Amino acid sequence: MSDLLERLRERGWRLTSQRRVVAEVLDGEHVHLTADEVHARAAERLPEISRATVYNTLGELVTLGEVIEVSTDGRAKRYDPNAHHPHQHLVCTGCGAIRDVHPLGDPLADLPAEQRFGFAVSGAEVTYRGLCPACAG
Amino acid sequence: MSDLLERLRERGWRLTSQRRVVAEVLDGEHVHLTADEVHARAAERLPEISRATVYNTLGELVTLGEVIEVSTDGRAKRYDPNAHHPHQHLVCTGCGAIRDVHPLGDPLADLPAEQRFGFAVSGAEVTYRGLCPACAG
DNA sequence: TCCTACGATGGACGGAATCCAAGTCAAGAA
DNA sequence: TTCTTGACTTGGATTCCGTCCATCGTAGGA
Repeated sequence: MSDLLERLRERGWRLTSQRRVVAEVLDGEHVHLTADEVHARAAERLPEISRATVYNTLGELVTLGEVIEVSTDGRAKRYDPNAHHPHQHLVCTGCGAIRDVHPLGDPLADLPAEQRFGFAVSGAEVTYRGLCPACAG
Repeated sequence: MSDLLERLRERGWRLTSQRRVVAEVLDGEHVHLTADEVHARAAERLPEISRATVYNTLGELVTLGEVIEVSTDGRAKRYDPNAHHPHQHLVCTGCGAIRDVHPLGDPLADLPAEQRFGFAVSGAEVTYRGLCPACAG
């Protein structure tokens, strides 16, 4: 966490209280929060923080590669602070719960050159779907 | 195509001109259209078709498994008529262009039991990302 | 041909995210 | 320490995407 703030300062970030609080919220809970949830938790510590600032800060963290944007359904994007540990996501088709998972192998290796159509392929995201134990009842 | 209309009729669909036009638009171009693009193309043939009807029909086609809903960015969902041929997607990080691709192997096989956390995993979607030849310039 | 339940309509509505002009403040300069 | 300035924040308006709903229309069976 202090690592994150350090890295941000090194990249020329102005360390405002708003940015600090957003970064702390993300670091505090390794879950997948929506922008509004981040805003709500941030507002507990800094009541007047605006939604626009939360969106701005999240966007900057994504650009810097410190946070990953996840959109597993058509609804609000979620923000995953676990950006430095490659992983994929397992999503419950019932309740929408998300778990980080670590599949074997590298999905990129499964895409042969003739299936790349000249693209400079740089990454792959895998979303596994299924019913979680709670929803399977 | 006529196959599709046949299948729909067999499932008790009332064959309205609106549904016919939407189905024909999807079948006509094997690209990944947004709902608004489907509406625009449908309106060329049936000017008074409403957006609500296009959304309804697309939703029904998805439920019936005739069309797949794809959301590769946080923007509008896209509709993929190629539902009967399993495939994944390759998305240009520059212009957003989408290609169907066929990777080797089965992503489900790469998720070991201890990484399933009790979920009844039923499927996996893979999104490859990279710059397309045009955007790479 | 007539009936009627299913489907279409379009305008209002809602959630998510972005935009913008005005105000504020972090942090380097003096 | 204070000053200065451009980067940052604010919140309300706006856009985009999609859904809802009351009303109207019509496909297709009787």
